[in-house]
Amino acid sequence: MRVTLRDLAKACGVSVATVSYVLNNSPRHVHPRTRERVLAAMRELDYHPNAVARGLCSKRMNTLGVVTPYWPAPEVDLYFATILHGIMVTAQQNRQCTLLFTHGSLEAPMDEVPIYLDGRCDGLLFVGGVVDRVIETLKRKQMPLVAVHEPSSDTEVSTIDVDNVAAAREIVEYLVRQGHRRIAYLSGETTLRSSLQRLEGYRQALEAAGIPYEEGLVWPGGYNTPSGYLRTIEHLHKNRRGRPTALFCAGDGIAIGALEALHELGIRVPTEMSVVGFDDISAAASSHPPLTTMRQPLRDIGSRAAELLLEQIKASRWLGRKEVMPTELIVRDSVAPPS
Amino acid sequence: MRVTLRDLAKACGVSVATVSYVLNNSPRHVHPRTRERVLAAMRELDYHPNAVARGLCSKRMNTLGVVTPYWPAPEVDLYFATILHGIMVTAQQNRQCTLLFTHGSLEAPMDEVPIYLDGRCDGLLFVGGVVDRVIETLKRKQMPLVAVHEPSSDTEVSTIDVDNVAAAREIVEYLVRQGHRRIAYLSGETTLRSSLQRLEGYRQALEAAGIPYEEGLVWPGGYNTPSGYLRTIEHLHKNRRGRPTALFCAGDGIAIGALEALHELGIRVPTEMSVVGFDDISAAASSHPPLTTMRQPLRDIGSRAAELLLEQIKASRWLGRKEVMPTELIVRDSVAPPS
DNA sequence: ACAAAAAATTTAAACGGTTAACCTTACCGC
DNA sequence: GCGGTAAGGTTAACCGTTTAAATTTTTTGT
Repeated sequence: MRVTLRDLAKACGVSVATVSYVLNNSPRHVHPRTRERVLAAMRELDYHPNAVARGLCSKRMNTLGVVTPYWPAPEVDLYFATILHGIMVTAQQNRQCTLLFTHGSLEAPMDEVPIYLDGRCDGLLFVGGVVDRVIETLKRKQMPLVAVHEPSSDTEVSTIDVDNVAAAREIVEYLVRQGHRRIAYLSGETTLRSSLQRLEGYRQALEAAGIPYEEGLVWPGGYNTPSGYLRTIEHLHKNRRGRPTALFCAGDGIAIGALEALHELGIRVPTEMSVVGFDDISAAASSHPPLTTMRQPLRDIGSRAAELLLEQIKASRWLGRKEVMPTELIVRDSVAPPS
Repeated sequence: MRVTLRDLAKACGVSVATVSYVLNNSPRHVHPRTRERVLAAMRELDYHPNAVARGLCSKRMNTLGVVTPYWPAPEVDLYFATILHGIMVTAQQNRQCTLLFTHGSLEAPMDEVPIYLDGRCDGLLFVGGVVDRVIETLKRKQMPLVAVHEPSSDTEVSTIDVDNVAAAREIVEYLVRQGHRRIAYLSGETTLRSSLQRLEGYRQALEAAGIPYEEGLVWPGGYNTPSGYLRTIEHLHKNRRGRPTALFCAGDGIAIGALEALHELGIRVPTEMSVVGFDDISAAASSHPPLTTMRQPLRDIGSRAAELLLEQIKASRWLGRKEVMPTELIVRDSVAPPS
């Protein structure tokens, strides 16, 4: 049925070891004549080495696991898809496979530790929403991992992220410079630290500008378009009094929902209401109007995360790298001075 | 270091076989007392069974491979993401892992057969762009596979698709009923059969309506937003004479690019130009104006594809299922009678 | 021509599980 | 007392590779 090393060995009249050495281009000396014979037999018999058996011996499957709670919720998929793109490009360059795990929800616990430790991947990339308890378990086994976009207080955990506080401060300062003083914050899930850190940046910017922080201008919710839509409707359709002049959305998905809602409410953007997002997913450029947002280099973040992981796999221990990627304010047409 | 069955066996004073039977809840009789002792030891020693070793014995890795040329090009990712969602949900329900392969381009050949046959996955889902030569190779090994959205003439290959000809005919007939007689077709990659089949439907509809087919109204290109944008600019910015009154785009990505171009050219949709897409990716509902399109049940297609694959894996042979999923015309605001 | 060194190849023990086949006991009916 | 059967457990081969160590063959130096 399946062609194995043994079959090849028999066909060539050599031992399996020799075939294996040829297969791996091992530094061991194999006579060129023998090598040729073996290679010919491989072609002849249409041999495909078994990665599972190899993995068992070498304890390397050349596979990176990607774990995310989001996927594949269409609301946020451009965010995740872009990161995954970066991951996969780097993975493939390094001849690694990519194994995808998801929980379909930001709420669901990522408790399926067994599968993370069953040897099928050499390391894990957590994209958002890592649970500390899981980290703890994986640490005990020194399972290589990198937490993307979810900072960990543990100094031994490798993480990659942007400076959310500074970036949020910067974008809110930009709004303030445009003359806004009543700015609402549409948060992401409060279980995610990114959302809290962006809130912190928002507060810092307000404080620096001498604008009092108002509880009522923080609209909690999730990082998705429907949530942005609903929150905007809810807070704006009633009274006009106390209405903000600008919306700072914790993610572009939220902002896109907000834009839809504003359109429906007949509130014009940016003349009557300014809107800013965060991430610069590809949909942000083609929204109406095009969205001013804080760009994260999502693709690079994915690539770099994969590199960090590979580094740890090679070192076979946790290295506790803390990588901070740059952000960039992308000015489009969704912000104007308040009327 | 790593806890193995042997360690457990030693700890409990039983043989590895017994431990294995307990682990697998085997029908073999194991004394409840022994079972308890073993289970306790598993917890105690924090044992995690090694999936790779298991895979080697059982020749089942409980892993589905997803192969796609697209991924993760942001232009088309909503299409692929949605299918992948369907796949993953079904995979996880059946306790299967999902392994992702990509080639990043519709042009690149999917020649890496070795990796498909190295035992790390039990079956393959090809999403778009299967190369016949690859199929041929995989057939020889009876590697279970399902081709999504890429019909194969081989009756033994399982495929899942929509009736592209009928669906294209339907949407073009709809345009004709609105009064359009000059309808351009913005194709997808001509290497993809879906694009050719949609062209066929377009021709049939024209013929049925007694409208002559014009070579010059078929604008070739790829299934992505930039391509839709560029083609629209190119064909419309020059002369107004001979201009179509409606654009039939082979995919929503193309249509979204066309909408952007029309906006830039100052051509109003739908009053001056009607636009229809195909697929109904989630972005289609929030384009400006919202896009009239032919919905494919992408999520269901993914789910069903996974089911077909699992069925074949169980049967351990090719079943040659040909599944056709329904389409549905979604009328939004991008079509109006020609002025 | 012969020992020593270098090259080519083989042997055999892993890697961490599964599972068919076999071995003990213990219990049952007659 | 004896054959039969079922429960509980063990032995050992096997899955398809890798790789250190041993062995054989060839080459080289003198």
